[in-house]
Amino acid sequence: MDGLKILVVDDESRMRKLVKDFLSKKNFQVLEAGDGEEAMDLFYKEKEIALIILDVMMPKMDGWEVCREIRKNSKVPIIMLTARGDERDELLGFDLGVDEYISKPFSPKILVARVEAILRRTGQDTAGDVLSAGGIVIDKAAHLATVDGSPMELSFKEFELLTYFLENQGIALSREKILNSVWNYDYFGDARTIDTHVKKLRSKMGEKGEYIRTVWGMGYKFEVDA
Amino acid sequence: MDGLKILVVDDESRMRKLVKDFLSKKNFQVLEAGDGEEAMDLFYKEKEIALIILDVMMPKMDGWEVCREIRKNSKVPIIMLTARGDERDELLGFDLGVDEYISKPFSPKILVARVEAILRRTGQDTAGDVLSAGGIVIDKAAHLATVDGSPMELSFKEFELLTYFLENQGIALSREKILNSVWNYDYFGDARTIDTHVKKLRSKMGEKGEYIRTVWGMGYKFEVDA
DNA sequence: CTCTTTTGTGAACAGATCAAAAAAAATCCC
DNA sequence: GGGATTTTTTTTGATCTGTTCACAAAAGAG
Repeated sequence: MDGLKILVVDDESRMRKLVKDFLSKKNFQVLEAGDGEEAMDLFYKEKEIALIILDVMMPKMDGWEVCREIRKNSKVPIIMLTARGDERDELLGFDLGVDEYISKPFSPKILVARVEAILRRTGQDTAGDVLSAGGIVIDKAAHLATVDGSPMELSFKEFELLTYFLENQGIALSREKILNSVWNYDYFGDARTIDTHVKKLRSKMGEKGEYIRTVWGMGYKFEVDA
Repeated sequence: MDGLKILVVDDESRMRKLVKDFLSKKNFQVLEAGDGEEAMDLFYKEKEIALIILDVMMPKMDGWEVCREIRKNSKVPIIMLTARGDERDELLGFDLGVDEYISKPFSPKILVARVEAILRRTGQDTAGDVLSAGGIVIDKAAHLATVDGSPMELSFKEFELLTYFLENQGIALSREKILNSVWNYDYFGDARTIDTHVKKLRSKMGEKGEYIRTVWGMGYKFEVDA
């Protein structure tokens, strides 16, 4: 994730810290608010908040009010933290436009997973997961590569190798460099292994196999017809 | 949702298609009408229409007239699509018995959420959020999963695993990721335990077990036939 | 043109990975 | 506590992949 901003609103600082720690590890930028009013302030002051995590129980302005306020102006995804098993809350919330519920106590991992799922669903972080060049498309998330729309059946290493080529278009790559990047750096084997993988890749890519060019005495280069 | 019928009335076919696409994904059965008269015809011909989405601006019979006509005989929920910020419309509409307004342009997600909210409110919907794909429907609230309408008898973990797959369609999921999400993150055991659960899931899903695909050297991926 | 070096290709081996089944452990329910 | 169900672990066999090797083909050097 590319440092998307997430606003965490909870009156317990311990809870905020817990959530923040886990989200930070995933490279999210976490903003904190201790009550509803503070949350609204932050929300309007900061731009481009990607998601809000909102505790229901708070002094002054509770979670529902904050949600209602925000929904007047924004469609930002909202996750509500509720007390366990309070289904009335959920019914109320869906009308308000809450995207997801997590009941306390929860596992932080679950929280992170939900956050990522929502961001994916709302299409905020899919960007950057797709590479393409000359009719070849690589979807890293799906671990799928296609040529002119039809999927190629690539093995794990083949997929990684092709991805590496796409990420370094137009650059001549020595075998050593490829080994260090696609294989583990402590790999001992023969550099000629690459040749075999290139061979298989080229054949699976059909005509477009030509895009992987041989750089004599050097290695390989991926390049779409100039 | 169990294929509840929704009638979409709008003179722009592009708009109808947009709405239809999103509602279809949620397993609603969508009927289309291009103008008010057609809408009335369909409404009387078809039985058990659960909800009507009505554009205000239409040739021949506009949305208000359609609404007035329908309210003579039926209390079916009606959602009106209005131009942004036209408050007079809303005042007029409430007298006519409009249940909800959505102003154009709107996010399809919001539309779907409102539709579900209204159906829930009017008790036509068994409630809960529902995931579905390729004939497989998961009702989280009811903790029930069905294939082509007939329920599968899943154990708790199997249900959670299938839910996780549905929530991450098209994404290759490593075993580690699955463990962290479906199992507690402090789970120590063998990642192979997933294999066993996948096996059982696949067998209980019958033909559609194929949707859970093996991504060699990686993990699994849920995908409806491309 | 000939020789040397580098790359392409097909086959074969070894090890990794997965599916299926069965056994063991944990959990639930009465 | 005992039996049934669910979950996890283990085992076994089958399949796929990565790697290597040997040789053929191609490229460059002199």
